Amino acid sequence: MCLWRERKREIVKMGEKDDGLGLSLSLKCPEPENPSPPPPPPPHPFPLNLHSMFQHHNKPSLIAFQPSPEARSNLRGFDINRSAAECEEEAGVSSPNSTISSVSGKRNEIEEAAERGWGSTDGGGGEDDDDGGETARKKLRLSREQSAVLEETFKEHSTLNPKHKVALAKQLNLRPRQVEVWFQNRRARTKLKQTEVDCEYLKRCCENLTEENRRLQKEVNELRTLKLSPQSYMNMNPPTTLTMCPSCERVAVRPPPSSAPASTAPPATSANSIAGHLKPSDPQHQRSYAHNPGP
DNA sequence: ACGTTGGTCGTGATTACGTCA
DNA sequence: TTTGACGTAATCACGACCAAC
Repeated sequence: MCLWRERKREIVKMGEKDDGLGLSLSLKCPEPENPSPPPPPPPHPFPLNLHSMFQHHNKPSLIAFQPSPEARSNLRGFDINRSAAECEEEAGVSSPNSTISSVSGKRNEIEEAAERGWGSTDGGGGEDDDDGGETARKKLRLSREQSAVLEETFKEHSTLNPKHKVALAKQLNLRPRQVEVWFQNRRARTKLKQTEVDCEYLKRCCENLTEENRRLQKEVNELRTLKLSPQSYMNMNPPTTLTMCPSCERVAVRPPPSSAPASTAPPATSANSIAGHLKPSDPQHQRSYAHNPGP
């Protein structure tokens, strides 16, 4: 399950820069013109629509959460660290060790070893060379098959009940504690990646909103300039957008009565509009503004 | 071309702490 | 109130990979 690194290599090859977070996120900005709303908060803390996220580079994408044929985990060694204290947890689940940690380095050798069947934790009868009585922990590497099963299980349920945990451990020839730890780490790292993806998405949204705000400010300034120029202002078309009643915040059914001749109807500044506004209870007001049922 | 080395990253494991029945 | 199980967050430790030399 090293596809993050694989993906990073791809990105580097494509000339893209790493995000500096040590993450191989393939984040592309959503369409600026039509920013889709942020993903709704998932019912589950870990929205695991990861397969689909992977396949679309125009979406915030988690790089990999699934083992793939390219995953090198199948090529790597596999140690099992077992202390006497840990063994008490096994309760009948034997996990004989087969370690190939000594073959680190030459990749071809590792590949050959993997093809010869190394790196598996099947009870192949490898002798315990983990510590020879020491309790120093060694880092194990789950086999591709084990990772695949764990991934599949995780896709179904990100948490395990004790019975399922023991069954899974037995199936994978692991200790229940190992399965438990794997799920803990998986949840944590999935959440972390999702957080980073969300963060990136929100950053994009913020940029878009900033840009829109800048544009609207510019528009406001232009309108103010027009307003200061009476000649231009008189020739303006009546507003075609909806008008909201400032007192009751209802939307006007029709544009304000500004169709009167300019010579007789002074420009209805916002101050005039508010000052001369009819009470909401006034029938004329009710004709002008849609009366939605209040909250 | 090949070996060494330091940095980076993925990931298994541990520890501390919070929550809840 | 106490306790044990279980969760998350932070961190450590190890091994693989890669680029620079």
